[in-house]
Amino acid sequence: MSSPPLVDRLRARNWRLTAQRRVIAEVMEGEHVHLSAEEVLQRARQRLREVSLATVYNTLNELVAMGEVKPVDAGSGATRYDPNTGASHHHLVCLGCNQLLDVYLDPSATAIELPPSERHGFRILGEEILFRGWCPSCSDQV
Amino acid sequence: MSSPPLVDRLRARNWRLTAQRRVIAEVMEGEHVHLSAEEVLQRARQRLREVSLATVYNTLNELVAMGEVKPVDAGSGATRYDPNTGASHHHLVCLGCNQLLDVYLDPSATAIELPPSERHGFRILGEEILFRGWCPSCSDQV
DNA sequence: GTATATGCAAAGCATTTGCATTAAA
DNA sequence: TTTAATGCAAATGCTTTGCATATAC
Repeated sequence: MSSPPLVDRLRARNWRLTAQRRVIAEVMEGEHVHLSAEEVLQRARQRLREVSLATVYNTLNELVAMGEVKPVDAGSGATRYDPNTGASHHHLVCLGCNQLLDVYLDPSATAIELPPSERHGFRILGEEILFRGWCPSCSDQV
Repeated sequence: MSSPPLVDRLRARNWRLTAQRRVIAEVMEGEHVHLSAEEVLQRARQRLREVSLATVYNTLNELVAMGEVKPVDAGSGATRYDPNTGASHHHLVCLGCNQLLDVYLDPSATAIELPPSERHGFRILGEEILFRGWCPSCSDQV
């Protein structure tokens, strides 16, 4: 059910494990993590002072290439990185404060397959659903 | 069924109609238009030499604010702008060449409502579905 | 005539890159 | 020892902004 920690999976891939990569991977551990590169940097620095933003980007890009992390682009601003690649889920974003939450749809209801007539000859690899709305506290302020 | 041309709808809103805004609106007329700001500029300039990129951005942002155009962020690079706000549809993007196509799902199958238990107290305004895959010609090249 | 749009050039962010230095294996 | 990662600073790409000028109404 639950997979081994990210750091262990990375070690198993023979990924060259530097101190920087280790702390970044530790920051990216978890189920509801949706951090921007800048936020990853801040948290990584709490564990290890010598981490640079360039290394955060390099590392996140590699994790994305490996399929260990998924970039989430909800418009407005910076890409956020989601380490939850196992369980199929989607996202809910607040139009006010931009916060990003995971949402889980009933897989039976989520038969969101593109009918062949709408595939335009593409080899479909996946789909992303983004719900937009106002979170409770932003709703109040409007 | 089909709404009046964009330019007419804008006039009806008492939108100050400059030459630049008119040509930009003309470029944004249509059902399967997914242009970036830069592309809008190029096409607008074919009709009117004195249009600047700043004006294109200003105008597109206003059209978005009015709800006449929807920004589509498919990752990698520039936002594209979609004037098809009437018919509910979704998007298919090629991982290779980045081309963006409209796809129409059967509305009955598209009962993609977020169950209350997954709404986190949000007032949901809408949802976007993005399918990713390889288009025929990019498939061949891999 | 007055409020508002335009265009330019500069500024702002997010992200990438080149290259000398450093560290993992 | 060799190969690859780091960090800095500069460069890039997209988008926004300030302000003087021009224009729709």
